[in-house]
Amino acid sequence: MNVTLSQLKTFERIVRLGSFHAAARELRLTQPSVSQRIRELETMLRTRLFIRRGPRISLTAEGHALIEYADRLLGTAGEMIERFSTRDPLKGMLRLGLNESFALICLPDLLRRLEQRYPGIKTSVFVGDTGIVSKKLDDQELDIAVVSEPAVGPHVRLEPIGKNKLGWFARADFDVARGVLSPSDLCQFHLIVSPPTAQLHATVTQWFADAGAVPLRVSTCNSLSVTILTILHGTAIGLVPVRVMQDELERRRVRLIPVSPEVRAHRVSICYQISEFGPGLKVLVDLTKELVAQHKLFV
DNA sequence: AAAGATCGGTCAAGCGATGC
DNA sequence: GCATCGCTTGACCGATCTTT
Repeated sequence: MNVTLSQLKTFERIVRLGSFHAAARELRLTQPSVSQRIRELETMLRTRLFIRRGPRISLTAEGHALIEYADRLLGTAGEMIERFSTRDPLKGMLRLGLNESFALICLPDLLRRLEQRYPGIKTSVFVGDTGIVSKKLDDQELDIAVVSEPAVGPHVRLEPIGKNKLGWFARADFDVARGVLSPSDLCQFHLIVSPPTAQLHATVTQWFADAGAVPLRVSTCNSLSVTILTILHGTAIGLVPVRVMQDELERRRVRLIPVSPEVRAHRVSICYQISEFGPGLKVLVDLTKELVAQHKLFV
């Protein structure tokens, strides 16, 4: 036997209303049924939940402890029911998948605005590259995602929101007298790029291949923040989204290396499960677009 | 008198065995 | 693999008992 939600609901009603009879009336049961549910709960938990003094009852210490668990579990159950009855992810745990550019620039603002509009909303944020976020979308492990050029099934809708411009960056003391660099020129330096699961990796590999160039030393890093740190330390030259480096450029801590040909920009889309699209998700899609425009994240 | 506990009965869901 | 049958178990009820 397991503890059931109906037992916890009964327990919670007795605590709130103060008697077995009142709980029975509200739950549309008979008093013996209520007594039986509590007896089963006490048997399973191997404890007494109420002190019975004739017609008066009071909670034991264990009963006080259980009411907190009961409230949490019943709250979660209620949330789950609302989430699935309304098909609205904003009524439960919202599962967000984001590329790092969006996460670094817009996420705090997005969470703040969601909190204002939906107080108490819970979010699970996954930050990752195209390959990983695409798979999670495909496996229905995410409700909505902002991702570059995803490969997803027909159950996921894509709404293009702009292009993520990419640039090669080096520490500020990099010798600018070199002028515009070709892929072959860049091959001489230690380079740092995203790992193979990322769209950026495929793009940079193609960029070198088109020029018939083979880089001598390429490191990969799945974290954009750490890649930026590596560039700031002068350890390597990195290919990262230009918008993400804007602050460092303005503070003259990094230098954008002019290259020819330019690295192809990535098309970024908002993606979501079609089955879950409704008013709630539409608000989120609009809000995401608004933030992207406001922060001039993509061109 | 009021409220919780116990008893014995009914009903429906679950589960294993069996047949197709 | 699926449908059917019969047994078991759990959920519930009304009547009644016990306690304060």
